[in-house]
Amino acid sequence: MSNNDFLVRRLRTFAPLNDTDIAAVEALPITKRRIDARETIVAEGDRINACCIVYEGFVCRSKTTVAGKRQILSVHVPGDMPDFQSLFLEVMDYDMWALTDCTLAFVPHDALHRLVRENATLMAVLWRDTLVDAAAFREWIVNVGRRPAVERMAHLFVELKKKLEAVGLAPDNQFEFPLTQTDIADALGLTTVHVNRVLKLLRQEGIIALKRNKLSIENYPRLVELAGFDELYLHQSPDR
Amino acid sequence: MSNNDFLVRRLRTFAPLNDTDIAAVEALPITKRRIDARETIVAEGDRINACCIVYEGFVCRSKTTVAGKRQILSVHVPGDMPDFQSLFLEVMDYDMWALTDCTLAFVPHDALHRLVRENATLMAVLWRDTLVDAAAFREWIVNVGRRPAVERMAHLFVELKKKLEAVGLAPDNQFEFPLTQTDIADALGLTTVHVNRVLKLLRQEGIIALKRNKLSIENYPRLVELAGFDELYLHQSPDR
DNA sequence: CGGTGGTTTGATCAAAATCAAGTGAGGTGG
DNA sequence: CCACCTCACTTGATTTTGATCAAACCACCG
Repeated sequence: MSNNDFLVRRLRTFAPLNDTDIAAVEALPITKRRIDARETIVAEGDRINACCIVYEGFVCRSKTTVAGKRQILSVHVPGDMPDFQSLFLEVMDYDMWALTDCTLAFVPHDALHRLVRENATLMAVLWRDTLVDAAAFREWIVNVGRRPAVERMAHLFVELKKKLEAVGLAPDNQFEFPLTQTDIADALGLTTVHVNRVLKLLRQEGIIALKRNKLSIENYPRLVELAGFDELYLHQSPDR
Repeated sequence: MSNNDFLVRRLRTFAPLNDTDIAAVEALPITKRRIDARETIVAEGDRINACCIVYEGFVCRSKTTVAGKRQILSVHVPGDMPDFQSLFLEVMDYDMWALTDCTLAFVPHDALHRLVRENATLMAVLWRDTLVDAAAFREWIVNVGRRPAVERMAHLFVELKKKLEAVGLAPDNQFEFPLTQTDIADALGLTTVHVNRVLKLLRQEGIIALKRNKLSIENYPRLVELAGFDELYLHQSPDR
């Protein structure tokens, strides 16, 4: 019963791991650290020497334009490795910060470099993970570029629901939703005021309820329909 | 003087390759194929068994929403590997098609799988390439989500200029720009009509000229300033 | 109990979309 | 070689979506 159990579990959802693979993952030196809500974990321009895995809580990534406008790029749930690309990209091109109080597990780059050189299965699994990450960005572009505000928000809700579901954190249609309305705005490329109005509409239609960082989806089929959600891009099943 | 020279040159921009590495790349079995402008190379939902490298011409990737709206995700220039992620993602989650007549080099997945298992340097270089690809998506999200139309278009122009420059295809401030106004609209999340007006404005200000798929940047500093362009995300230098 | 974020609402404005109608250039077939 | 067809581009008029500005309100917290 290793400390790295949660990581093994996550990686297994992508591909079968044998005993050697599991042993290799369990041998990884990880350090857990508590992070406060809103704390910056890494900032654009940083050079870092460890990757993190979300163990508990929510994390997100964002960039800020020269004009000072923030855009959220992704929201991460336990099991995600939101800065794995730092393994081969020397400088961070975005900020990563905690949406809630959370626990992160840090794995030094050199240990990971060794791992992916020595174990082809884990190389493939981890590489794949970074590619799934990229697939999510593609859908995020579509969302922000081509869907009207209501649909856009619906899409965000469904995406998060699917991701949480996959790690057992949204068994019913209710889950923790740690974004403020300002955060939602920054994720969707809208203003806070407009987010507030769209939210009001979704509530009035009886599609969702959102209170105190708790989102309940009251009419899931309708929400999925609104979002025009196609889960292909999540690549959640190993053969997709 | 191998057929795969262009690929070696490209990969070298990321990291120094030794003779073994170069030999390994040169041994890759590649097949070149001509593709017509507007032809679909791979479609969403496809399962493919080879990656392609753009040898000549322009290629782009896009997705289409359930509502039928198209969003262009990236534009690719010679040297790019726009579907390298198919190596580990079984199903394509986007369409890839030719903007111009072009020549693509195809490399079978199994040869690449072998290569990245046997050669750690090339694994790192190729993995990195897929991560740079993801970094471009992040900036694309910011562009579509948080920049007004004029700035947004300026950013697209500068990005393409930088990418072409890097492969020696835009030595001065003039280069082939193969997107129609409808394509630009789909890249920027705007309508064709609005693109036309923004273009008019940029022309009137003497910042660019665009005629017959030929873009000339008349006032580069101004364009860069408008775009709020920060090239960090391109990760073009090996230590960034 | 006052301060501080986050949320809500109203009024107004602006950017971009939509609708509608040409123009213009290249390509093809009679 | 011209007529016409198609596709890209252009422009005007109007509407819509979402932004901006401004002011409360509310809940939690120290």
